Order: sequence, then C-alpha cells, then structure tokens
Amino acid sequence: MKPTISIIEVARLAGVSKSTVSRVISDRGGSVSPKALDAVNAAIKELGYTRNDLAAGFRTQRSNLILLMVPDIANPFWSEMARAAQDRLEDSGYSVVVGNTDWSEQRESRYYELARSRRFDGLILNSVTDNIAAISDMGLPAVLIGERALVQDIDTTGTDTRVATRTALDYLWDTGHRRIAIATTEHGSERFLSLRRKTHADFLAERGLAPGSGLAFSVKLSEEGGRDLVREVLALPDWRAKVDSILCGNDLLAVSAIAAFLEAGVVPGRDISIVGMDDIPAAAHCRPGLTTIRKPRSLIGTTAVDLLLERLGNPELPARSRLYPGELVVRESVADRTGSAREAGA
Amino acid sequence: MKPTISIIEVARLAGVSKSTVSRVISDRGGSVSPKALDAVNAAIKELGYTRNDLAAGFRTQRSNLILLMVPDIANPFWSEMARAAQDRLEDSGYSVVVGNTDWSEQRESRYYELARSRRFDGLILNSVTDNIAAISDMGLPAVLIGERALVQDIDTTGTDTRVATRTALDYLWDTGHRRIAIATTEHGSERFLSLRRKTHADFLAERGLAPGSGLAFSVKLSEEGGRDLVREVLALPDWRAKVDSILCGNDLLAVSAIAAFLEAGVVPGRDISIVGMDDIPAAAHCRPGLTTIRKPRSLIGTTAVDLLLERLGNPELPARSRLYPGELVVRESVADRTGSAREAGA
DNA sequence: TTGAAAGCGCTAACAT
DNA sequence: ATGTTAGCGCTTTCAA
Repeated sequence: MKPTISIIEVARLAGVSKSTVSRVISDRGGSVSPKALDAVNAAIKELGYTRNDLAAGFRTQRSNLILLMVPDIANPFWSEMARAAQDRLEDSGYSVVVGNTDWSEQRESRYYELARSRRFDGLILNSVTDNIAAISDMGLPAVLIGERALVQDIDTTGTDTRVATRTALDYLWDTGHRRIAIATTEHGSERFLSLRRKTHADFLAERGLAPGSGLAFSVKLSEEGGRDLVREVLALPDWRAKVDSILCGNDLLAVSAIAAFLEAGVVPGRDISIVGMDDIPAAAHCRPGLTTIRKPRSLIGTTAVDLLLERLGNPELPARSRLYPGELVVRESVADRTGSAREAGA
Repeated sequence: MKPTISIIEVARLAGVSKSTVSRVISDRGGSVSPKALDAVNAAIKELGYTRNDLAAGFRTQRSNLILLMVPDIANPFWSEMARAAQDRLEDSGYSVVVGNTDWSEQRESRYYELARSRRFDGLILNSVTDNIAAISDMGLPAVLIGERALVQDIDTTGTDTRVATRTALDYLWDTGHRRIAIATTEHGSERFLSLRRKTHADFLAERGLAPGSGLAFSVKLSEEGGRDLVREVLALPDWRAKVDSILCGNDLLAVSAIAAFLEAGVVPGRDISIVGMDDIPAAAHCRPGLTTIRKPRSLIGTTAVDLLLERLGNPELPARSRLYPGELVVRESVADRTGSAREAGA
C-alpha cells in the first residue's frame, strides 16, 4: 500500500512545522498567518492528505461520534426516533452511527463492549436487558430511551409507560370491556414486565375485576408475535368468555394480530377489540384502522439528544427523566360494548 | 472525573511490565506464564480496567469495526440485508455499525468523510450519489451494494438490474400488456437512471413499440412516491389509453400505488397492472397481492461481507462483481390481458 | 505567529 | 517468558 501521509509530510512540503499544520487542520482556531495557511492548504491538496481522526481522537480523548443503540431499526418507531436524533446531533457537529441489537442480549453485550472502547463520546440506547449496571459501567455519557424500570442513575426519556397503559386501559373500560387482556414480551427482563403488567394488575384490582379476567399473554413484539398471540387466544376453550379485548405491547404486534384475527374470521372492532401502542404508519393503513397510543417519537429522539448534550457539557449533572404521556388515537379496532357490558361480564 | 487508568497502573499493581499486560489484553496470544496471567487479571479486575481500543487501534491501524451505509434502514430490504451482513461480520470478529443516509446526498457526504477518518476497517454501502470517485478516495476497502451504473473499480454485489427489469417487462408483455410504464427515481444520478430506463427503452424498441407507449414516471421510492405516481397517472387525459401497466422501482412505491389506485376506484390487477421490485413483507400482505421481483436480500448481505473479507485479506485483488438475477413472484396485481391485447393497443 | 518537545495508551521488535 | 524501548499521528503547553 502507499505509505500513509501524515502532517509531517504536509509540514515539510509547506515549509512549516507540524504544529502549524495541526493548527490548520484542527478547527480549534489557533492563530496562523494567511501565508502559512495557504501554503499548508496547498500542500494538503497536493498530497491528498486527510487527517487521521483516530490519532486525533486518541490525543484529545474525543471522537465526535455518538452511538445510537436500538432494538429494531426496521420498526418505524425506532427509525423515526433515530432520524430525529441524528438530525439534532449532526447540527451539533457530531456524527451518528447506529447499532441494531435485534432484541438479542448477546448482540447488546457486544455493543456494550464496543461502547466501552472509547470510540464514542456518548450513547443513546434502548436496553433490552435492562442491565443498568452495565450501562453505568461503560463510563461514557448515556441516555436511556424507554422507561423500562425505575431508573435512578441514568438520564431517561420516552413514554411514561404507566400513564400510557392506563390511558389505553381506561379507554377499553369506558367502551364497556371487562375481559381486558394484555400482550407483551419478556425477553429476559423481569423488571420490564412488571411495569406494564403491574399497571394492568393494579387496574384490574382497582376496578374490582378478578385477576383471572385479565389474561396476560407473552409474545414477541413483532409480526410473528401477532400470529402467535391470535393462535393462543383462539386455542383457549370458550375464548370469547375470557377475553373481549387485548392491549398489545406495540403496533407491529397489534397490526399483525388484526390480520391474523381477520383470517380466522374474527373481526377486530366487532368480535374483539385491539389497542396498540406507538402509532406506526401501518396503524392508520390497516383495516380496520388500529386504535392506539401515539408516542411522540421525534420528540423523544430530540429530547434524548438534549439530555446527552447537556450531560456532555456537564458530566456532574444529576440524572434526569423526561417522560411523555402518549396520546390516544381512536380508529376502528375497538368495539363499543357499552350496551352489553353486563352480559359480557357474566 | 476519575483519572483514566492504563496498562501502566495495571502493570504496577500486578508487578509486571506493561508489555506483559499488553500480551494479556491483546488476543494476539503472546506467551505469558499462568502466574503472570493471574496477577494481571486480578489487577485488571481490581482496578476496573478496560482497554482503550482507540489507542490500540491507533497503534495497530485496525479498528475491527465495519461501517454499513444504507439509504433507508426502515425499508425491509435494507434492514434484512443489514441483519445478514451483521451476522456474518460478527462471526468473523468484527463489530458493525450502521449509517443511515436517508437518501440525502448531504448526509451521505458526511458519512464519506467519517469513513475517511480511519475509524473503520471497511465499508459496505449503497451509494445514493453514485459518486464512485468519492468511494475510491476514501482509502478503505469498500463493497458496493446495488448495481447502479457499471462500476469497474469497486467490488459490487446486488441484483442484476437489467436482468431483473427484463424479467418483469417480459412478464408484462407475456400477459398481454402493450402500454408498459416505468416508475423510478432520479435523486441526482443520471447513470442510475440509465440502467433501468435504458433497459426499458431497449425493450420497447425490441418489441417494436413506439417510445411513447412506454411512459417513464419519476417519483420517490417511498409511500409518498406511490401517491404521487397515481396522481400523475390519473391526471393524464385518457390515461387508460396510455398506460395499462407500471413497473415500479421498488415495492414500497408499488404497494403504496396499489392503495392509492384502489382509493381512486381503479382496481390493480384488473384496471391496471402493477409490478414491484424487492418482495418486502407488505407485498404479500397487501390486497391485491403484489406481483414483484424478489431480491435475495440475505444472500446479498452475506455476499457483500464475503467480498469485503476477501479484500481485507488481500487488498490487491481485482474488483469483482457478484450479481443475482432476482426471481419473479406472481401474485394478483397483474391482469391477464392476453385476450384483449389488440384492442388495448388500438 | 510559530517551532520544539512532550506525551496520549498501546503494540511490537528486540533483547535477555 | 518477560522487560526495554521506540514509536503510531496528532495536539498542546511552553518559549521564542
């Protein structure tokens, strides 16, 4: 290969010292005479020199690179969040690169390791494993997206899971549902479960419903999960007596469940009610349209960046949490059972 | 902040030289006595040391990091390709990070710049700008995905655009279509256009069709583009006499066009024929199902990795090209006009 | 405004 | 098997 050319070669050609070259190429704006500037720039051009950011970063301990770590970049929720975050970050002079964990703990660990390598100035992530200790141990500013558990020590933004879950549950209650099931995922984290499920259980208790009247299904938050969910529901003996509605952990799951129910001859919005969470584009396009809780994904992305930037500016800041409630979007996937609540509950 | 701890501190605590520590932490397997090994590991643990990969990479000129640069990670084609590539790469000991250019030339330039920074060992990318010179200039092994133009100097994999386009065109011809339009995008690259459009034009000429019988629409390869396309078609005076079928540049566009046609009361598969390209999941789920050309996305991802790994092993290799033909998947979006070809052409 | 020199944390000859 | 030493390319005091 061609010998790598460094500021030394540039300096030599320009007839200046390498310090001067450094002053030119680093934007830190040390004072350089116009004459020297021209000479250096000419030399850079002639040699086709590009600065070795690795070496520079090594020296300055800064990379200007931010890692965005998400569980499923193909999901519109994450891709849109990422887009918003990326825009904001690039405006602030950072480059952004994303790590897709694919809901895999193993892959997530790899990224944790990567993040410890000092190659990034900061990290915005959604943790699958909810391994808070691992995050703190990485030794770089991190912002957590998505409130999984109550996290005290790390900056957090996202939807307020309990509020959002309550909103959906209340809506189902108000439309006359009394057999409200929940479909969510486990992937390893007990504490994650507890937040959604606990809200569900609390709700049941509060409304004086027997725990058995609120089934909890555990499936993947994916299209595949939707099909699994429907299979499980329909396999229940006399399922109509056990579930009149399902709150799904996300829209991907809900939309897929709607399709699967339809195929089985069960019409969502009439025979069963489905509520999703996220409000991805497909929620509006599918038939019947999915009633769901909209998350402010761009806002969450920019909020994450703000939190990160603030911490980068002042590492001693106490951990902050900026959660958003989410907004109910009514479409056609929930039936009006206000007339028949009594018999459904019998 | 706490003082960063380096191998020097570890060496001191373990009572060995820093070389020994280096031998332990770098997997290069220099020989270390079991005793020293234990001492070093104990010291590492006690101090909570983690290796500064930035410094190591600086020294070795290797990062073990690969950048995957794609135009739209939310598109299943790219996300699945990325997943396959990531799997293969991680098996080979590399970490993978993705850059989303969002079809933006500006963002693409940023990533080109980032790629020159020596922070990555290699690059797998789809170029929006088709700026081959920029890619060569980056000075790191790169594999191009998606044959845009005829590229000579860079390893390439993807679908053979001409073959795939011909397959679709032939199918439309065989089903009796004689007003075959094409809908594709421009985003800056003339040479990109030429490959699909040229195939289209060649086809028209070969079949003895007047150039005017094969309209070319230029729209975004997105949901938005689908709506735009339909608007443009329906705005044509007596459009049914001008287009009986449309070959869409990708499935996202095609699926969206199907929905938009349907809304306008035009039934795809009956009133107009649509063929897509990619075979994303939505192609199977939408009604009517989309007839499309399936691209082997996982295979493309792993092929890209193979090409890259081979080049990493031997930089002097001549540029190679591994293109796949794509496979026609027949669903319901193409009408059978074999009985009425004559009158449609009149 | 500029140059000389030190050093970031690590690896890689080369000795021993 | 282990220690010594010399940098990798850059930034950054410190003098001049």
